[in-house]
Order: sequence, then C-alpha cells, then structure tokens
Amino acid sequence: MTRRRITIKDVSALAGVSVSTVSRVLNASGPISEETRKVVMQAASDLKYQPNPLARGLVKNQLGGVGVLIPWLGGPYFCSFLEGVQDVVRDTPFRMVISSEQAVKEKEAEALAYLLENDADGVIYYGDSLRPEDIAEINPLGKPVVLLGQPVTDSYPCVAIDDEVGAFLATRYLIDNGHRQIAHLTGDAQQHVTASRLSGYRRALDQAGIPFDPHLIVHADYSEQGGYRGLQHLLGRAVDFTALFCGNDQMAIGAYQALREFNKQIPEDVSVVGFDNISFAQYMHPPLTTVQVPIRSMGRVAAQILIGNIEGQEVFPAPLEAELIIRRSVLRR
Amino acid sequence: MTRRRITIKDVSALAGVSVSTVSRVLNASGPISEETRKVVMQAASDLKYQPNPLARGLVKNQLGGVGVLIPWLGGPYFCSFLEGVQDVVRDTPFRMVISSEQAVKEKEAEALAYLLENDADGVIYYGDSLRPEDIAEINPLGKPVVLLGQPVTDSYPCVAIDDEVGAFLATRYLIDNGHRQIAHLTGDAQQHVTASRLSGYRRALDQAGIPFDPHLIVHADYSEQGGYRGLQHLLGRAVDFTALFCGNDQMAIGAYQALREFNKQIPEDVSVVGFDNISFAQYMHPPLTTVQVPIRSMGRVAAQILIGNIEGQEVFPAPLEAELIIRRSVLRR
DNA sequence: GTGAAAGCGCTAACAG
DNA sequence: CTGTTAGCGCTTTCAC
Repeated sequence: MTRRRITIKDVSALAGVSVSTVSRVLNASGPISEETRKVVMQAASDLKYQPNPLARGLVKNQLGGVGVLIPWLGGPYFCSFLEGVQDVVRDTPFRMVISSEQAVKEKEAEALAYLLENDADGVIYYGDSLRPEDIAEINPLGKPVVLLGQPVTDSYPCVAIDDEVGAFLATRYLIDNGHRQIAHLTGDAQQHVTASRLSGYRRALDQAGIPFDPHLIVHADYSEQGGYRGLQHLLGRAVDFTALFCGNDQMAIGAYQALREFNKQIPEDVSVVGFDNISFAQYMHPPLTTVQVPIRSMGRVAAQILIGNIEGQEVFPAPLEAELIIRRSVLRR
Repeated sequence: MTRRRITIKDVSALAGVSVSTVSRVLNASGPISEETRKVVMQAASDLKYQPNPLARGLVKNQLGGVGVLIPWLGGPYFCSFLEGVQDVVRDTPFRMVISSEQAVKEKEAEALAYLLENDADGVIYYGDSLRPEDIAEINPLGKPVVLLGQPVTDSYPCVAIDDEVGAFLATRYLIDNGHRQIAHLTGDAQQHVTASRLSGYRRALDQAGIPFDPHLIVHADYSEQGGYRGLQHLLGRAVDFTALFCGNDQMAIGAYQALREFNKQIPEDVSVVGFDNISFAQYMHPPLTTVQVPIRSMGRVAAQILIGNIEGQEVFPAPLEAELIIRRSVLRR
C-alpha cells in the first residue's frame, strides 16, 4: 500500500476552492469567510491532510530543526538536558536534531556548521571549545544561538547556573562540618566550568581563613573513570585530607571506588560532596551530598529562548539556582 | 551579516554552465565531460556551496530523517542506544530525529505518525506498546521500520539479543554458585522483555530441578525507584532467598538500596545479578555481576538496517550476543 | 554532453 | 473574500 501523500491540491479539489484559499485557512493568513473556512477544514480533516514540511520550509526559508550540540550523548547529565529540550520542542512545529562530538573543537565546528547548513534554524550549544567569535564565523546567516557551559557574554543568550556559588555552598558546607583539609577533584583546567567551581571552592576557603593548598587539587576529565584515576593519584600523594569536593557526580562515583580500594570509609575517613545531582547520586553508598543543577530546566529554558529567537522574539530566561542537596556522604568532625 | 544562502544558480553562473549541468556533476547523474566537471566542482567549492536539503527532499520525496522512538530519553540504557544510532547516522546524509513518550501507547502512536508524516523516511521503534499491526496502520506509505524490544516477526526487521538466554545464563550462574532460593525482580508483566527474561530464569531453575516459586517473583517498572519499592515489598513478604536476579541494572541499583536498609549484606546475605551492564554497574558497591547487552551496537545495527531499507537494500544484521559479566555481587555458598 | 523547461508542494503577492 | 500566478531550490525528463 504505497499510496500517494495527500497534498494541498487534494484538499482544494475536495473543498472546491483554490489552493491559496486552503493555504489561507490552514495558516490563518488573510481573510476567509466563515463558510469556506468550514468547508476547507472539513475537507482537510476528511483527507487527514498534513502539509509537507519540506515544501513549506522551502518557501518560508526555514529548515525546521532546533539543533542541539552537546559533548556527549551517553551519560546521565546531558541526557537529562535533552529531555528538557524535548519537553518544549515537542509542543512546537520544530524537531530536535542532535549532534555530539566529544567536545573536540574541530569536530564541533564542523558539526555546528553542518547543523546550521542542513538541519537547524538555530542551535543550542553546550560546550566551550567554540567561543562566540568562532561561532559567528561558522554562522554567516546569523541564525539564533543559545550557549551553555561558557562564560556569559553579550554575543548570545546564555543559560547557566552560578557554578561559583554552587561550589562555594558545597565547600562551605564541608567547612561548617569541621573540615579544613578539603581536596578538590575537578576536570580539565581549560573548561569554564572547572574554573568557576574552583573559584567558588577557593572563596569558601578564603572566607574561612583556610590557606589554599595546590596539592589538594586534582584535574581529571569529568568521567567516572577520570574520577577514579584522579583520586588514585591524589591518594598516592602524601597529603592528608578529610573531605573531597568533586567537580561533578560522575567523578564522585569513580572517587568512591578509589576510596574503597584504599580502605577509606565514606564518610568516616573522607567526606564527599559532588555536583550535578544526577539520578544515580541518591543511590550511591552512602547517598551522595551534592549540588543540584536543574539540568532539565536548563534544557527547557534554552529551548524556549532559542525558539523565541527563531521566531523573532526576545525571551528572558527565568533565573535558575543551584542548591545543596544534603545526603549522607559528609560527616561532622 | 544576513547574507543570502548560496544556491545552485550561483554555482552555475560562476561555472558558466546551466543548473542542470551543476546538478548532474554534484549528483554524478548523467554523463559529463571531465572538463566541465572540474569547472563546476571548482565553482562549488569556491562558493562553499551546500545544496538545500529541503529543495532536494521536495523533489526526491524524502524527508531526510531517521526517526527514533524510544520510551525514555533520560536514563543510561536508551542514551547508549542513541549513541549507537548516531554512530552510523553521522556518516550519512540523514539526520536523527528523536521522540520519546514514556511507552504510553496512544502517545507513541501519535508520535510515530508525526515522525513518519513530518520528519522521517523510516523509523526505529524501541518498545512494545505498538505491535506490527498498529504500526502498519500508522504507516500507510509503508516506510521502513526497524523494531526492538518486541518478539521477532516477519513484518519488520528486528534487532534483539536473546533475552531468554541471557536470563538463563544469569540464573544458572547463581545456581552454580550454590543458590537455590533465587528471587526475580522484574518489570511490567505485559512487556515482552519481562516475559523472555522470566522464561530464561525458569528454564535454568527447571534444568537444576529447583521448583518455581511465584512468591519469589516481584514485578516493578525497570526504574531505580521501582526496583527499590519492589524489593521492599519482597523483603516484607516472609520468604527466604539467598540470591536475586534483577530484570535490569537500574532495578538492581534500587534493590541494593532496599537491601541495605534491611541490613542485608551484598553478597554475604543476598547475591545479586543484574541485566544490561549500564556504565554504573561497575561502580556499584559491590560491583554488579550482570548480563551485558551490547546496546550501543544494537543502535548501530538498527540504524544500518533502517538506512539500508530506506535506500532499497536488504541488510542482514550481524548477530548480537548477551554475555555474563562477572563482578563481585555474587557469593558462592 | 549540455541546456531549457517542467514540476515537487507550498506560500505570498497581485488582481479582481 | 477568492483565484491566478510566480516563485522557493532542486532534480529530471526532453530536446538539441
């Protein structure tokens, strides 16, 4: 049963009007008598007519996609972000088109160019390999772009929580619980998120009069594996610490593993705080105290802003807050 | 800088040939002298020409998307599946268009219809709310469909591992380790995957001469939360068991939590085996012994088959195997 | 081997 | 208010 697709012509024929009339009623453009409107609507629904998005896009000069460029498709954090994007895209005529390139700058540039060229009327970019200048170059048509994961700029709308404050909260909580030797397991030093969270950590230390000790900092790569290796490294160094602040939950997962292998009890020997509050965090043993990032909401907001921009409106994001979720991975000393 | 997009006309003008000639060289359709071929290629690359996919799709009657309908976008399992799909879609002119509707039949029907109507030239459907008959009805144009998560049929190509065998392997491993009271925490009884895994569990029991005890079966919903609740339930019943076979790893995560709350040591009091081998499994405490499902490969294979079908070829899937990954959640008695 | 022209399905002037 | 017409950018006959 390879029946031909119903076109606007079929509708116009059945309704006994011209195609432009059909177009007008379907798009509510131009004046239409109530009479013909009804006839056309009837015909359209009788035939189950669905406009061909290609033809429509061709004349309207719209590709119809909301591009999403993220570093990784797998992994709990970015998946939740996508869920948020989809929450809003679902209710629009746009489709979500995803691309992920492991945060490799050249590949991301290519992917972004491809999206803008072939699929999307605007792009949500979560990453910081490509800076606004790079993006401008890739985006000659000046399509809307929304940024996440990099410093807020004027060039493009950005959605972000305050990582510095989140990290400050986490670290201060550890300090308030009597810890003074607090290690920080973090990601690639080049990344903006790394810098922000590190500076929140330092501010909390400063404020409590605790000197900053560079030996307590380990850089890894924000993965479980990275956290595991990073912590092994730290435990190998001859530095004492009673608490560990992890740059994200995935690294905390790896850290737990390394800690266990070194026979360190959590939280008796080492207290741990994470960042993100991925869903696994509450099922860790012990359940992980962490900073909640409203990642799904961030996806929603990003999509709202982008689609608004595509449609020529200015959209102002609702403010998003990071919040400390207290569970059982921190011990008062 | 809102420059106009480069069109085939621009190329033809620069190359000094007609648009049809340009089209011919770019698509390698029809005969072309080596001479003009070079000129056109040069012009195209000078202008960085990219054909408008909408115009091309309109004439070729192709939407350009590979639709993917999955139950959940979040969650480790389906995200890995998407990664596999993207692995192959990336190298084709298709784009990946995702939809997820929490496995609700009516919503999935709507989403599938929408995909087929607006976005996709074929769909990968992971779920079993919609059966082949339902799909046929939704798919009047007879576009290619690839199925996962339901019984293999002739109607559409299916990619699946043998769940029955996987469950058999898991259960037999428990039996080989001296367990005879083996509980099974599983999902919705309606789902095909539930039935297959249950029957593998039963076959292993039968083969070892262990009577099947329905009190040892708990149905939940394949989520961490579900596993947690399900196991609480089971622990509340007055049945003894020394081992637990979980229908998936996410439920095993919840089960660990419930077990701990009831002060049951894993594996000393209760041995646990999962299914899927999601990335967290190895970081659980103790690391979870589980059946590995090559989910990313399944995504790749599904995409290959679908795209092959869209392009009119028949593609035969490489066989995929489930394999038991032994870690530390099972104790020999 | 190449160009002219038709047409994919739709929207948007432009007449009437 | 409605119909006619001209494209959107591309591929594909059909001539030459």
